[in-house]
Amino acid sequence: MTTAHLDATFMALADPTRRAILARLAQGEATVMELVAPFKLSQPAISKHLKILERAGLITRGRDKQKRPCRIEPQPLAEANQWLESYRKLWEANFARLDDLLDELKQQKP
Amino acid sequence: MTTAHLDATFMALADPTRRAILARLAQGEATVMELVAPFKLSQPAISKHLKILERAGLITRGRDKQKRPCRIEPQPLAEANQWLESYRKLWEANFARLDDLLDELKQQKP
DNA sequence: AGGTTGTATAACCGATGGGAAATATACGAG
DNA sequence: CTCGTATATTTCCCATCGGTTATACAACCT
Repeated sequence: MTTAHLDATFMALADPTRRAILARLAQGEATVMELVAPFKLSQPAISKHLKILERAGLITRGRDKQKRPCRIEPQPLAEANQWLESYRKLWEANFARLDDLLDELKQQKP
Repeated sequence: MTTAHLDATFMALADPTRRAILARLAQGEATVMELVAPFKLSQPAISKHLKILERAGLITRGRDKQKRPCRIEPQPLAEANQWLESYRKLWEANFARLDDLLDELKQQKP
């Protein structure tokens, strides 16, 4: 995964409206108007969010008559998840080492 | 984890410089100047990034004489990870169901 | 063809991000 | 006290975000 790709993915996730859209899409495809409904936002506002999600590859859009149904694309999420996971493990390993060190120090001077 | 907290965390992760800083800090504490060194950026630029990371709770800073060593705080990362993970699982479950459906359809009409 | 619904685009606005440069502050060394 | 180092803060710039309203485009239905 390129750095730019991670940029776009995390940036797309950094907005509550977009995370809510993703949560909604987790239950299945939805049209733009169906996504507009639950929010107090205008349709263009939602379309903008969808474009950002699309740019990050988090969703793709089909064509059904004049509707453009959105669906989730799980791969970029998996990649972001992988990045987070690997660093989390690394950090936790570091903290474990730190804990070990502290334990050692405590034992040396009780 | 509050929505605002997730906002700040993902926003902080959406910049390659900040991710690089986190990667550097994964190897242990570092001062501001040590973090400035590997980049072509000015010191104030790095200080800004550190402030954003601090705001998201991803790092904390100590005090050692006139230095302000930065260290990683793993908890918010774990929380972001948890959010991603849960949605990823949900989406993958959805895709699995879709796959099952497709398999079923294939078997019906071979 | 004309009207309606679904979606996208444009133009605009205020807030914020990411950067540079300059300056201020805080601390330690001599 | 002064100098140098480490860091923070201020000021300024430009680009982008997130929202609005108004408008255009596209596809369906009479």
